[in-house]
Amino acid sequence: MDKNNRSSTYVLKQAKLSNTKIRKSILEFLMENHGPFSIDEIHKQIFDCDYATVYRCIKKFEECAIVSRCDFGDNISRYEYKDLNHHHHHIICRSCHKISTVEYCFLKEMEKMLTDQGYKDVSHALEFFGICQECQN
Amino acid sequence: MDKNNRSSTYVLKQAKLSNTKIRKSILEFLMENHGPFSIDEIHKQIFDCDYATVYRCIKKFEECAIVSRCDFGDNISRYEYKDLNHHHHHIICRSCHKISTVEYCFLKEMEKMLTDQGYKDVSHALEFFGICQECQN
DNA sequence: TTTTTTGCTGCAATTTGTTTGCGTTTTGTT
DNA sequence: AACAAAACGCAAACAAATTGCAGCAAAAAA
Repeated sequence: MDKNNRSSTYVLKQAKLSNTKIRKSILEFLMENHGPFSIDEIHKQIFDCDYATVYRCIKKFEECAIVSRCDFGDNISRYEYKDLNHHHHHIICRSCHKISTVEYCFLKEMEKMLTDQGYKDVSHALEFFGICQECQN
Repeated sequence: MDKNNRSSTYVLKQAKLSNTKIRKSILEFLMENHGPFSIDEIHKQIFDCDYATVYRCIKKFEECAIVSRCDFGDNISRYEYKDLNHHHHHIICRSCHKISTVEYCFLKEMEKMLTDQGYKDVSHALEFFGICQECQN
């Protein structure tokens, strides 16, 4: 367990999920790499693991709020580790599909308005789309 | 053409799309009804029209920025008419999946930051998730 | 209007992303 | 170590989305 209590094993235990080899691998991959990844990309990284297992693991992770799902409009679900200390969004180039992170976020205020209206456990998903500088040439 | 130049025919012409019976029907349905609709829901509304055609029309509409795509996390794409005079977002109940609109939006400022960084044609997609009051009982 | 061209549509088949059932293996617990 | 509960691999099933093609309707040209 690392000095920040942020090892994959710790996170799994915290979420009351059993600590299997594959879950550990998937979670480690997601924790060590930033971008959101498709099921396909995750599957490529994990040695000797079935697609169904990737789907099942990611679904569990999502239920436990360990990872969050991103939709970039291409009918491919992507997932990333939900680092609570590092809330951010994405900006995706409509041309090359490069993904960068958007660090700032004004949405906490909006969420507050919604809880004031009576909603509970409010969260949000936000993606930006644009044409990046390289693609403009 | 209505007094606001917002008839389906006008919008199609504006977008340089040919004005077929089906496209007109789909667009009219989307313009007259608020919520985002799945391909299935749209298909049900259009008389004597193939699924493939709905997909193709909606894809065209999306390319021309007439409609925008929403992702509510259930792997079903939903689409709604992009009324430029009525920019808004959604709040979806995680329990009953009821969709309400969120009228306010602070994101124009964020988009501006991104264009200042060099991105072009920036847009965004934002959904909120929460448990609505009815579901809390 | 008539002709020509362009592009939309229906149908059926296909591709692709995701889920499920089931027998076997692994994990956590006593 | 023994056992129950849960996870895994495999293959089949499912559902959303896409594609090829022949026929047809809409737009442009004559």
